[in-house]
Amino acid sequence: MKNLVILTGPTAVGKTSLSINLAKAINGEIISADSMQVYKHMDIGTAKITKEEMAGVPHHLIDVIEPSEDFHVVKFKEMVLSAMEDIYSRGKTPIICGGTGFYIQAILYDIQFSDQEIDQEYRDSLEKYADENGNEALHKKLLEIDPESANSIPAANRKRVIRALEYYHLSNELFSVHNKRESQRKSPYNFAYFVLNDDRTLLYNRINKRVDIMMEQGLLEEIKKLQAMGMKRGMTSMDGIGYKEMLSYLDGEISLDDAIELIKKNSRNYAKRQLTWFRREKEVIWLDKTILTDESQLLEYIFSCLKEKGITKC
RNA sequence: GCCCAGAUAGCUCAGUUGGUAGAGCAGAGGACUGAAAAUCCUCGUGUCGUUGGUUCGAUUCCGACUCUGGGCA
Repeated sequence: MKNLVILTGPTAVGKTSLSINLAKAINGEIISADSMQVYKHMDIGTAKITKEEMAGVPHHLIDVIEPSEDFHVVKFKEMVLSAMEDIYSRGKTPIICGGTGFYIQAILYDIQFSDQEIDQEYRDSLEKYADENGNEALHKKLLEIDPESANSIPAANRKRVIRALEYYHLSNELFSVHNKRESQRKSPYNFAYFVLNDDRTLLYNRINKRVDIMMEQGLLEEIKKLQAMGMKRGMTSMDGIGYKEMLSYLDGEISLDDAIELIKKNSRNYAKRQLTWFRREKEVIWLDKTILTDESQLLEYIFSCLKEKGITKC
């Protein structure tokens, strides 16, 4: 089995600097698992690592597509698998670092997604149907086809109701059957899954402060530039925290101060959702910054865990 | 110094014709398998400013005090 190291945690917890020191120590290369840092021209709002901060450690999956392009787990998985092959061929260890738990899971358990492309036309038709007849009516359609999925997805969650219907439409297999099968997969890797965490209040303070720093660094200018390039609300990339709120300000819907407060709040809420995700993941090793207070302690503990898993320094 | 208005959940406030209270926001917990920084679900006990009085019973009525706004000097 091939070795795989994962380093994640909520936004602004301090993953980046730890990942660099870890990569240097174990001769690793970093693969970003971040649904927003894949986009070019979105640097400030995504708190993207700079060339200098990389300190010579190779990074993958950062700045790989244009903000106008669509991106999703399947593309992510393809790109990561080829990056990993490349890293292994050079005798190095991949370190997956980033906050998108869903993406990490797709790699770690090698989740199989169907071969079909997205059927945008079908999605649009379901969207229209729900607009005209209500979420309940759409949910009823799913209930008739796949009651198990319907019972686990609330009618209000239109996005996931549509996906469940689309999955059946494209593959002729029930979404619930697919999900059940994929959730039982065992990881093909010899892995160590670290989640960095900190005291909630300290984390929230850091998030708030980081948003202020983003403003000083010119977040607004970055968004104006993107707007001039033709980016607008509704695009997956422009749905990112920091971007959607600023676009709302530029459209005159809210004041600048309100936009900044909203970015802070949405970031805090996001961090909480990330933690919920990681808590549910099995075989996670928590790195508690309230106990392991400095980076050398964190690294020492990480090394001892890696040794136990047979992932040794090169 | 005097007059007026407030003082209730972390914040902004509502309310109780006297039987110890509830909204929004913030916050907390959860779900998630091709939009995931997305999308969705659930959750409200707090010396009702302090202290006397009236009362079977006061956060609610009356008095004093403290604090905060505003006004007059």
